[in-house]
Amino acid sequence: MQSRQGRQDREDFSPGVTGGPVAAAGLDEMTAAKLWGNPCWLTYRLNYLALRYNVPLYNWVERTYGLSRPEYVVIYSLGLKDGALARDIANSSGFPQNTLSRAIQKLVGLGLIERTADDADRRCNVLRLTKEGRALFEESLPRFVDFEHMMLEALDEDERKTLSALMAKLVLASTGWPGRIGREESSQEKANS
Amino acid sequence: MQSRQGRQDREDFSPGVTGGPVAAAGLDEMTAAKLWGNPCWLTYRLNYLALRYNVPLYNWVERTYGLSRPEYVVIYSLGLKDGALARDIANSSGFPQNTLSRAIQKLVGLGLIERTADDADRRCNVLRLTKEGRALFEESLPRFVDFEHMMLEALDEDERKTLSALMAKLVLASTGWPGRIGREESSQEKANS
DNA sequence: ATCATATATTTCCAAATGGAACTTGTTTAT
DNA sequence: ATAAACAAGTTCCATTTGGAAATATATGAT
Repeated sequence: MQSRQGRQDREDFSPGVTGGPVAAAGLDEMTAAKLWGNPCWLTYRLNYLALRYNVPLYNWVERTYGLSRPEYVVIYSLGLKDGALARDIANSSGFPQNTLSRAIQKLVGLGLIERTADDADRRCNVLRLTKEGRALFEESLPRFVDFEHMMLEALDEDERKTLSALMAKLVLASTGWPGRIGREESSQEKANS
Repeated sequence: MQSRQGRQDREDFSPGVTGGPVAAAGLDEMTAAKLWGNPCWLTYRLNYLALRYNVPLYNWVERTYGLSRPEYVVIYSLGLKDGALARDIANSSGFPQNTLSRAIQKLVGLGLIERTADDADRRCNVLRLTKEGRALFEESLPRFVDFEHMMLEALDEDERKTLSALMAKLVLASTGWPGRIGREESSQEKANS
């Protein structure tokens, strides 16, 4: 019973996934190839799932509050940990400092956060949500939580615990991963416009 | 034995993760808050892990080949599934069509891919790697695979299978998730520039 | 004390980005 | 058969982005 349905003559790189989903319902062939025929199955699925979350939610934030993704990330970050520095938000979010600097300026102007110089170290600006900023955080948070709960509906409670634990293991190991890869030149020409 | 170490008076949102990693070695307080004190534990960990992979690798691609992320994504996509359309790459990668259109033009100019009109449907341009393009793909792929393997070193073989299966479940369920969230206005003012 | 080094943040600016309009070609409805 | 609707891809252009330099402050070495 050979399927012709786009199945590749390629080893299956997905450990623990039986053949079933290859002829995936609702997924185009290239997405299927990236999901099931990709030696980097983990990182593609990470990016894919992150995207399926980020796009609708940050789009909703933009339409609802007129805030860009980095701007909302500042709000969310302070919602979880108030009184932090721009640097902390940069490190934990991956947005560059200058992008966050602009976001912070705009949020201060909107009265959603306040920025006070730290007297102990005058380079540092301590950031806090204002009452309005916290109201926005608390109003918007349920959308994010609900969407995540919807994503997790596919798993039962045990599976959620297992997934949480496995991802936590990866995150804890991540402090040992390089933030940059060695800089030697390749045999290919460097091809710039 | 109460720790003062930045632990919040906040419920622990991470199912299946014991208290240990809260005082996480090598993670700053805000990252720890986002990882262990975040109601959206899944999606933050997805984004966090994706970032720890994307940043060093696409940075390496840029330095080594002078290709931007969307440009390399085209190469990688065709490496996995040759003879696809720009649309397929857009759908499977999340990059907008126009960004990919420019990337494709540059890659054609560099001789790394070729673009031929489909006679059956003349709107469509079938994309294929050239010999040089495939060489670049095959030379660069091991970097990506090696990095992913390094990420997975934290897990044993059973755990990898479990993680793969759980993420596959989420991906298969994702066809039912909305790509956009309802557009009603909020009680907050719309705060633009 | 002084100077080099490191850090937090901001500013500058060339380049990338992406929404929207446009072009070309195909499908569907009447 | 014709027109509306749809789809792939490109172009336009105002905005965003992020690397690098600049600024201000702090730390460490001599």
